[in-house]
Amino acid sequence: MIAHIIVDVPVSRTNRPFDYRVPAWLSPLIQVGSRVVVPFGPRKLQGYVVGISENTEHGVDEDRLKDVEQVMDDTPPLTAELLKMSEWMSGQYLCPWVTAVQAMLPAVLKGKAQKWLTASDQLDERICANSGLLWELLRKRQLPLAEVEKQFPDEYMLIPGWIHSGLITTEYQVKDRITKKQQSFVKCLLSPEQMMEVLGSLSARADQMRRVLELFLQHPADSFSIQTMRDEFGVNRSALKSMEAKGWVAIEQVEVYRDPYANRRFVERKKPAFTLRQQEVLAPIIRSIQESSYASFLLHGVTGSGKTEVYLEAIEHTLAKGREAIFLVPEISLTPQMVERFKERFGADVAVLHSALSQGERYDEWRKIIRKQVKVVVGARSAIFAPFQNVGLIVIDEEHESSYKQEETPRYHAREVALWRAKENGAVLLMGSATPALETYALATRGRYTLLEMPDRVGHRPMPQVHVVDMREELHAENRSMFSRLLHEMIADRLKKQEQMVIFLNRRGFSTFVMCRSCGYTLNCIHCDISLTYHKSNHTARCHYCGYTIAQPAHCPECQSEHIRFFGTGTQKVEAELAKLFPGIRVIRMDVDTTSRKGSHEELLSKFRQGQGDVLLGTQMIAKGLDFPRVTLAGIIAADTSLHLPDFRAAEKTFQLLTQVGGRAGRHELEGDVVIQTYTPEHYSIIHATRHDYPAFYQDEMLQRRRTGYPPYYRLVLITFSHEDVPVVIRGAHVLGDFLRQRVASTTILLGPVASPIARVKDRFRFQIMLKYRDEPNVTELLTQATAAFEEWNKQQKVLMTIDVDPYVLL
DNA sequence: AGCACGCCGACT
DNA sequence: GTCGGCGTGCTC
Repeated sequence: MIAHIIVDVPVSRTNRPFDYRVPAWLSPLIQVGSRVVVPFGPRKLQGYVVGISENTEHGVDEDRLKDVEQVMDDTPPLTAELLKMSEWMSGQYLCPWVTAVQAMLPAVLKGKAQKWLTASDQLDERICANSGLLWELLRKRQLPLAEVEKQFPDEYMLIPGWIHSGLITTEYQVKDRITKKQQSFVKCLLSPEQMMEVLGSLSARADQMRRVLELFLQHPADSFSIQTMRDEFGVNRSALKSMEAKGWVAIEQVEVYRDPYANRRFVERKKPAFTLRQQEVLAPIIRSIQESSYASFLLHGVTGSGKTEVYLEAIEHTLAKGREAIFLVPEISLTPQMVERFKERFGADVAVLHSALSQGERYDEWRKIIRKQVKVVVGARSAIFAPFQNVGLIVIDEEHESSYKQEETPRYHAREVALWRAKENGAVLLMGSATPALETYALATRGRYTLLEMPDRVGHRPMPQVHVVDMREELHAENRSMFSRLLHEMIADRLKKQEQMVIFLNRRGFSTFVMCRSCGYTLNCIHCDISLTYHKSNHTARCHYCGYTIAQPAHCPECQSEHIRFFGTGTQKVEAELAKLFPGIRVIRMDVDTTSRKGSHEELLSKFRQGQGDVLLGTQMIAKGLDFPRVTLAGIIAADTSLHLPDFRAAEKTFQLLTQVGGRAGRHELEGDVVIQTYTPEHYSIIHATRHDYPAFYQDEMLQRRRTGYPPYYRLVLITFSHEDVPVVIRGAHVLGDFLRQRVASTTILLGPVASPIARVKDRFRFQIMLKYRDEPNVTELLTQATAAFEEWNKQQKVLMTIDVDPYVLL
């Protein structure tokens, strides 16, 4: 039996399966998709079985093959579908196959190979007497090399000699980081008759023991955790221990799932009646679910139109059909509110995967999925890899969100992976947004997705009234405050009426850089070509790319002036201004500083919900998904800071942001107002946002994209090169650029090589090539060839190259 | 990627 | 003569 295995060496040279013999004792355990340990050259590595057959397939005689050393799990963590999907991703996103596989598995399964030192039999107390390292080794038998290096740095160079003389040996071990949570459970060993007997003979003082026995008399077959015994029956551990000693009960360790929601009670909520519009959009979705064949929908519904109810109903129909559902949400909106809604509706059938979980908790949720103990997964981007076997529905909420794009290898887009998975499984793909991505809407208008519209809010609640304030006029009217007169007035009004407000600070593209007011000198990173950002908490200036940090200088390093300040409006500054203008105002501020602690995000929101604050003040993180009945005003400070970024999606992102924030106001009985403060009120993204007119924005923006040659008219591939030496990186970029230029279609545009917008990061110079194409059917094939040619040249160099297919970040 | 092997310069 | 620098090549 021969296993074809990809190993954990994510470089193109080793990006292919290697053949291994399967020893007889492992053959019952090994399967396609198994995680294994194999010898690879002089080391030992983790690998994944991608095929099993009777013969070798990769050019080596069978008798020269090495043996698979270990199979790591009793059930393979990769299903056949995931394996196929990872192979597709590797081609689509030009990443090593094993990297795609790793992206699908919880972090604890990514085993790292470690070198260990082992004591041989020759080692004795006499030899070890004057070496701390050998003494330690004699005691423990084995030590990881990395630890030895730290603990005994001065003996480190003696190791090769000891190995040579046979005192110690080295060995590789692959260890994953799996930890399973254990809990003690108590069960009764006595028959009911025996219990009665014991109860009768029990001392009058043995109160706790009596309670335990009475409990077991009522539930003879059950077992109870030690916690339950303590918390609910007032029986402490020592009483149970002595009962164990008498042989009445047994205490055993049972593996339990970490459940972050264990202490919460979820009340089932009644389904609201559907509006006519909801019924209309649901009809074709449900029909497709019933047919169990591939279909895709774009649900374009304004904020407050009741999209979530449509999703939940679709999921319910999928479960009724005996199939499973994946629900994707943007990282930022995986709020407790959202989770609650799912737990209320689907109870224990839901697994939740979000970034706040510890690695262990994440692994436990993942195991519930692979063991078929849940039917629904709610999660951010990577939840698209949930190891279900029979996916019937994939929902992508806020489909336009950029967090669905992974910004490191594999640089996949969850929407694209979802589309593949839906087609593969004959499943329904349902994408929803109030402001769909241009690419998605364009495909929907061309019939690739069925377009479903929900133009009205539930209950015919009006869209909020949107007011645009031209901040230039405010300045002319001598108002230098960050609040316009209108916003000021409305805040005062809401305070009087005791209604709540959301104030949103647009921080996109608004960095807090440090500049000297006297000579214009800005603080820059010495390793990267970008300015340092100011951090108030510890009074430092820090580089976002490499972490280089200096203390905020008191004097300008150039001209010695004292007038060196940080620029940019922070939430703290807005909070201070609010306090000054409206004495006694209660502000709940949400930003990185106030939400860094685990659970603090949730805490702040629930405080606001309970009315302990008048204003919820924050950045991006308060823009989405929040639904508070008493909020009747949304204020947007500096709406257009995100408009002037060197990003072809700047207008789109601004429109989305304004629409989303505007959607926070007046969602319930009370009507809402939105105030947008801007210096460019004439910009089409702002005009259309005030009128809630997505189609008009779409038309205008499509004209721009056509004019400038950007998606959806052109598709992009960004190839970035980096190296310490400018001439080397330029040569590398040209090797690849020339290869492509000779082969691309005449309609394809090749830009570069040019220096990247951020030309240096971590002391490496960066150059890039941008490929813009419309009719290039074999782009991935072409890029694969180009990569091979580049690798051939790169053998002598060490130029790093990354390929980003359909990039979001162009820096 | 890691690691071994191998071929040249500066030391005991 | 050997120790160790890092270029080159391979991993079933």
